[in-house]
Amino acid sequence: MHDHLSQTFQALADPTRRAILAKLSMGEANVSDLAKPFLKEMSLPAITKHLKVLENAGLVTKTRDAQYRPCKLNGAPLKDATDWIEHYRSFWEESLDRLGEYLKTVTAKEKETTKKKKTAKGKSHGRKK
Amino acid sequence: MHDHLSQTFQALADPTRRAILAKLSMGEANVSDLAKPFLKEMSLPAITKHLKVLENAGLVTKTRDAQYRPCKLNGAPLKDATDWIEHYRSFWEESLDRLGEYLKTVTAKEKETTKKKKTAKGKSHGRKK
DNA sequence: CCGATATTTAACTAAGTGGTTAATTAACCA
DNA sequence: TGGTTAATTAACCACTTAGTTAAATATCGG
Repeated sequence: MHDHLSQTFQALADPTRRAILAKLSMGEANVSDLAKPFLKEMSLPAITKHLKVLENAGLVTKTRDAQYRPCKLNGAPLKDATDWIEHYRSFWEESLDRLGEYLKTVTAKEKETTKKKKTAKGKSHGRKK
Repeated sequence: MHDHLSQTFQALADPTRRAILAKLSMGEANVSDLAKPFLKEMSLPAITKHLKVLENAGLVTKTRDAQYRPCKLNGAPLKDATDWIEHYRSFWEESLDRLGEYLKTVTAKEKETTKKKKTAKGKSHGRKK
């Protein structure tokens, strides 16, 4: 929890916070501007807290302009996050790696069964929640 | 927290879980193999729980082999995660602070309307700096 | 100064997380 | 069969998170 990467992923693990970042990617915005799309679902202090999480993760920088707090997105921490994930790219690209042969066999079988009949359901991996 | 992307980021927001994925990237391993590096720091049930989080996020698949539970890494959810982050790449490339203002004007050419929004808001009360 | 706007802080709650120890299930092997 | 190994489940605990409402702080504008 203390390490930088965990903090970044933790900050991203919430749809409201990701939506705030999305909004900030279109330009600077102050708190109430950012809050507006969410005020039907949650209160302003809730947004303040989300912003604090993003700020602590270094993803957002808040400045001062009169009563306003213009926020801007800082993408730097995202670089470390994406660098970490990138290390695993071969595991979603089906390329041959140490597990390549095994994985390829499994996925090939799965594709074959899906292909068999158009009526097959498809996306489920048989995992339960 | 129900959405897939949040679940993925949440699963990645822990150094133990990321270490488990790192180990799994080197090949299949059963639970006690995965637990071994951590048994000085935490108990086996703790690892079981971490694995459950990874499993629920779809990042790990557990199979059965006698008493053993061989686990394998499934990278598919990482694709969505990295796709989301990739959308923000421009925010960490060229992110030198001193050039920030200049770059902002460069990016502003395609978001002119967004930039006006903030000014318009302030103008409604004749706000000045 | 007063009143409005913007934002934060405080205090509280419900639920989630990450860990524990002890007990349980399940499969192997001699 | 009984003992050992592998892993999970149960019950519990401390801490964090995500939200609330209400009050406080700060700045502007007349």
